[in-house]
Amino acid sequence: MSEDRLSRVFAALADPTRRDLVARLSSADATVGELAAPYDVSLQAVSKHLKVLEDAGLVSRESRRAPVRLEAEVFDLMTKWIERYQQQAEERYQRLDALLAEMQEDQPAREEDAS
Amino acid sequence: MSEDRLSRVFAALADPTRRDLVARLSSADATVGELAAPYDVSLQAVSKHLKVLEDAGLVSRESRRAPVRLEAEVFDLMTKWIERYQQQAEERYQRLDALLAEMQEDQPAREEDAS
DNA sequence: CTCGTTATCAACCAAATGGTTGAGGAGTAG
DNA sequence: CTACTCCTCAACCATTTGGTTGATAACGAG
Repeated sequence: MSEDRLSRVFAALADPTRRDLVARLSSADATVGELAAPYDVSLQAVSKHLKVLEDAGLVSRESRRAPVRLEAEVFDLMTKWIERYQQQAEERYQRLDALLAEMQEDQPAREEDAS
Repeated sequence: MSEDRLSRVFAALADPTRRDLVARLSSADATVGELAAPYDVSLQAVSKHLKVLEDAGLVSRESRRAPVRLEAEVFDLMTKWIERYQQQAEERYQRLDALLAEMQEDQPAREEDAS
């Protein structure tokens, strides 16, 4: 139950219904009832989904019946995490490419091993 | 089992051990055994984690005992998803700010309603 | 105050998840 | 061929997850 923030964020977004809720909330705030309407699951199920999103800090509300609002700041958290490893991985590929290029210059054409 | 790509990616990254594997793979490829060494869970457990990452397209291998490699392209998929809603949400906030500013200009000071 | 409406809580259930141990498959070395 | 090492598969188990229904809390309108 006491997992770290990123885990909760990623776990929250792993569910298609919850991603759809986020998508809809990005264009307009909405109440729980409004949010639940399009889906063919119970209101309670959607309420649970919203609790998951709320625990992850992806949405918030001022009071129970107030419209749910998307918290855009969380996206920064994810973006930062992603960018760190993406960048690192890309740099590695570039170094690898450079290394391969260098090796090919040393041995311009090789077939089996030459004496 | 046949969920969409993004769901698998987010679900894969929801686990701290798997995020750590991704972090380590971003600096160097490694075999299953090497990857498993630092954790106090069984090799089989790590093998399962790698399968989850593989199914999500986050890592790949040429053969069973070959080193595991991070697939950097997946990050683009996530980044695109995030950016779409982040952008949309931020635009909404800007419009809201503008609207509030406009309203304050119309009624510079208001207390109850004036006749 | 009472009545509807809106949302949450509680208990329950099936399926998925993350872990275990034990057995087996596939290379590599001798 | 045999043996060892590396990894996966299979079966099992506890916990979590996403759904259900029923009861209940909180609020606005009459």
